[in-house]
Amino acid sequence: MARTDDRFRSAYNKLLDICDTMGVGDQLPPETALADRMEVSRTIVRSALQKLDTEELIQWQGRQKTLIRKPEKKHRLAQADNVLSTEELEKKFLEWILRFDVPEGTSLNVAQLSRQFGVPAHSLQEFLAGLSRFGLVERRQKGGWTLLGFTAEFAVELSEFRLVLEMNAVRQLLALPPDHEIWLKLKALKQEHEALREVLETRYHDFSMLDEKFHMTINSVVKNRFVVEAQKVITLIFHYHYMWDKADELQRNAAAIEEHLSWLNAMLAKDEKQSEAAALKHLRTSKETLLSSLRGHKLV
Amino acid sequence: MARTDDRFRSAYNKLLDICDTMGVGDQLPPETALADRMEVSRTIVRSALQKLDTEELIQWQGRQKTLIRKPEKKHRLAQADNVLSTEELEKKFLEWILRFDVPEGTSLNVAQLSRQFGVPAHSLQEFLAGLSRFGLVERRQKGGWTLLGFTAEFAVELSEFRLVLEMNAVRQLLALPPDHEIWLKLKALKQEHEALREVLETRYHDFSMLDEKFHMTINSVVKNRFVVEAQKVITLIFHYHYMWDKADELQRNAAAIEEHLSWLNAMLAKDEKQSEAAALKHLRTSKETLLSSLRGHKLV
DNA sequence: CATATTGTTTTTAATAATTAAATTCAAAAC
DNA sequence: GTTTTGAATTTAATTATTAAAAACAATATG
Repeated sequence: MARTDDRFRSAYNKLLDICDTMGVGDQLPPETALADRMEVSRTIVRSALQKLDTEELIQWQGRQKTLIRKPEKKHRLAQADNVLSTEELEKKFLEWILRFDVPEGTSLNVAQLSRQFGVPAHSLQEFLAGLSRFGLVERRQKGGWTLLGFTAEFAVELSEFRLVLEMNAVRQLLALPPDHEIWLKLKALKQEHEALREVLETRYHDFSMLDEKFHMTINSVVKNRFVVEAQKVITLIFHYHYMWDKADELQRNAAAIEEHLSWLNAMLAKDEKQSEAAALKHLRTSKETLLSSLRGHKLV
Repeated sequence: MARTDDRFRSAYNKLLDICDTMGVGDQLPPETALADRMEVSRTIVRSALQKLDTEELIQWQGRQKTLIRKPEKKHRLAQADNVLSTEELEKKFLEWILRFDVPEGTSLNVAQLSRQFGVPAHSLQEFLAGLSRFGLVERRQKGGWTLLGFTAEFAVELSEFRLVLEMNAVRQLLALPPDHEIWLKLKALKQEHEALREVLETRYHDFSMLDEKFHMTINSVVKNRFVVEAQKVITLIFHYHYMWDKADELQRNAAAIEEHLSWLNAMLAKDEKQSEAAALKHLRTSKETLLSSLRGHKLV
């Protein structure tokens, strides 16, 4: 079979659900209405109706689509277990690179990776093409792809890019009016940080989530598709690095909380100079952390 | 035929070139050496050698690969006219969008576009996957792609992103030591601008090139793969817009030259405040130009 | 005997072919 | 005249096929 009839199967099952809400003898809606409702083409609707007719669940003649009897469980078609979404693939891929320290220059094997991640080779191809726009992979002359790698250089550049974007976010944030929702969010963040600080000894694992929330809140004031896309990748990579670097986690997180709090206080006080200084300090610490985790990792 | 033997053909011709540099009776280098030299696999080298043997250009027996006679023009294999590179495809694609004002939400037809641009559907697929990372296109549920479009919103966001990146470049540039090559480049740029100003009435078309050179020089101080990638797209889009927007070109370019010159002078004087102010002023003018050209275009 | 080189097999990737699904166009029913 | 259906055409996801790469084994050479 050339392409899967997955779409047909899910549509057919949806159609059974629709029949289920109707009474015996009722008329099914027109094909176009069904197509709209189920978000598929009329072609699928028609083949599904055909099958309903064959199964003698409806009687179909021209515009008459009469429900003869209610569908039962046995009528449902088996669905292929849904494949990974792009986001899930992205996560799996980065996790793999970071967990196994896949070195720079490794040639990426689409056939093997698609088996490994359980996605069609086609999807992987597309995914890698996307990553190449971020300079993480590169097309090889002889076909296939090369991992340009998560080197120290990459980390530095990523951190610096993050710094540029986030400093810009801070400047934009401080220009927002006092009744903007951001100020309430910042206050709430401050409280969350203080709360976590109290119980950090036992719950220091929770910081990773809070860290992400913190940075995402600040960045949320920038409404720009390029910035948003770039930040997605930045967040992912920082996130996964924190996951693998468990050394001195308590101490690191304690320091980070203090840095976040100074930053938050400066912004709440609308002190531009101090906000920028606090931001700079924290972002530089993050960069160092990322770099050292990379070094530690490479030595294992 | 499943895949083209283009690689074989070009390798075979290269091998003819190599034979041409040798004398009759000489020995060809080992397969591995040839593969390295021609940047193909040994498989291709061997099939090429096979053909040379069949054509009675060499006598091949184990390690003996003796040149019997010099290859002639008739021996060369016809090459498929080379397809577009990614950069060329990118240019063609943007040109198409801007020239025909392809509206937001247009569904992009890979089959048709691949015919239109003369590239394999495969390449186009990959290209679109890359663009989706910049939020220019999006995958549709029912398959295929949607153009998210070159709307005013897009232009604003692109301009603002450009502003963020270029202001950062200015700050980094000003921190460079006096013996850095950038200062000489800036001086040269200043002269070029002054020269063009003198003859602008007749040569105002030349400004587009100079503009690109100017921005690229400033951005060149930022060594960051993310910034570089982002800037590629920015440059392309600004470039193509200038191409189509011919209204008031002389006047616009005259104004832009003055803005560039104030900016250059401020940087050469290493005046941080004034450099940033001049940069801001010019980048905002650019944004307005882009926006108004978009409006003018849409009204046609 | 160690290494360089070749011969052979296996695996991978690019493209054509195939089939599901979407879209378009024409005809029929209301 | 509009809505709905029927049929034909086009498109896109996936498989199959072939070119090329890579891996492995065998052999020749110094």
